[in-house]
Parts: sequence; structure tokens; C-alpha cells
Amino acid sequence: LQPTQQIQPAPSITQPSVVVANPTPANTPATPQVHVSSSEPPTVGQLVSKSHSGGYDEDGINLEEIREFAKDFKIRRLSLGLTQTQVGQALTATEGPAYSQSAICRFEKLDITPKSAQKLKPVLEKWLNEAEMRNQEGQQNLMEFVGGEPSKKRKRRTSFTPQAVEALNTYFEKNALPTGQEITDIAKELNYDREVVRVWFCNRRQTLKNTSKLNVFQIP
DNA sequence: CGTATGCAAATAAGG
DNA sequence: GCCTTATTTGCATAC
Repeated sequence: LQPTQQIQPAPSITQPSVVVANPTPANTPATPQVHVSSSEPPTVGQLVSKSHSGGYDEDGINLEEIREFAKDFKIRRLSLGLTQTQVGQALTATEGPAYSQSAICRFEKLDITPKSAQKLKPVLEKWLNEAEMRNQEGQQNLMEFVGGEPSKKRKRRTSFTPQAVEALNTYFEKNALPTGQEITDIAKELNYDREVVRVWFCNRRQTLKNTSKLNVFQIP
């Protein structure tokens, strides 16, 4: 009943503009390259298309093998008539780590780092093999396998309300490094887990720092 | 509806 | 326990 303050499109006021006013540099003049973020690790897709020596990356990960599996995975997933969403959901029910639809999508597109891919591959491989096995026993078995328990491993991502973010930013402007007690108070005031608030400050500091020292020297 | 993706939570690892 | 730095990963939503 209460006219809950719905998602407001951010009131134009409260403009932080603390340290880094708005260093947004005019975009790179002539660099048709892919998103040139400061220092993001290359994805498997990018590396693999550069025809690396033998198809291995600097850490000895077999990029070719991953590319091949990713392609195969998608074909087999589709053969089972499953969506990325279903696979992601099904993975949360297994013993191993869980992944979202986004993760499945990125894996298939190789839009992930070799390290991540290396970690994902065995998980997906194992799951897919079992899914196919179930499918042979009958489609019903497959659907049971896909819709399992939601045993969660990773903490679910918190979504702060725009109001909460605004409040957090206000606190941050006053003090970017609150004490343990202050974090506790803020968490209680905004009604979020203390740990979530603590991490928010950590991430906020990190973002601010990274934003400040924008790529001065870049790609030779 | 399923898939792709931007932004930023959450996590890993070293102090 | 908390910090930083680097990175992984997912929610929300655009395509």
C-alpha cells in the first residue's frame, strides 16, 4: 500500500564530483580496435583469433582445445534442446560450482579469459555428459536433472536500490574509509548486510582509484 | 523468448 | 579481522 519510492531516474542534484570531476577524455582519435579499456585481460576468443604459437597462451592453457570444446558444447546443448538459462540453472543444483546464463553465454562465445575457461570447461563437460546420459534414459530424466535443488555456492549478487546507492555515496564522500563501527551503523541504517556494505566501500575505493589514473600511456 | 553485454558485486590472494 | 589489487562472475536489461 505504501507508495514505495520507486526506481527514480536519479535526481539531477547530488552530483558527487569529489576528486575526479569528470576526466572523461575525448575518445581515442583513430583506433578502430575493440574496446580499449585500460588493462583488461584478453579473452580466449581474442587470443585464439591471433593464431598464437601452437594455440597455447602464456600460462600453457590450450586455447585450441577450449575453442573446440566450446563449439562442441553449444552443439550438444542445443541437441538436448536446452537453453543457456536451463544449463545455468541446472548447474546450481550440482556439486561443483554454479554458473549463470551469462557465464554459459560467455563461455560459448569465448568471451572469457583463458583462466576462467580452463576452470569452466571441466564443469560443463561433466555436466553435459551426465545430461546426455539422462537424456538417453528418457527425456523425463533429463528434465529432472535440469530442475534440481538450488543449493547455492556463491553469494547471490546484491542489487542496491538507487536510494541506497545514493546514500552510500553520500557516506563515501564524507569518509571513504569508515571504521568497523561506522560500517556497522551504515549497514543497519540502510538495512543491508554489514559485509555487503563493507565490500561496497572496498569496491568504491577501487573504482575511484582506477578511474583517477586513466591510461596515460597506452598501446605502443 | 533466448542470448548478449555493461556495470559492478563478489571473490582470490598477499599483507 | 580488515585492507588492497586483480579478477571473476551475475543481475538487469538491452538486443
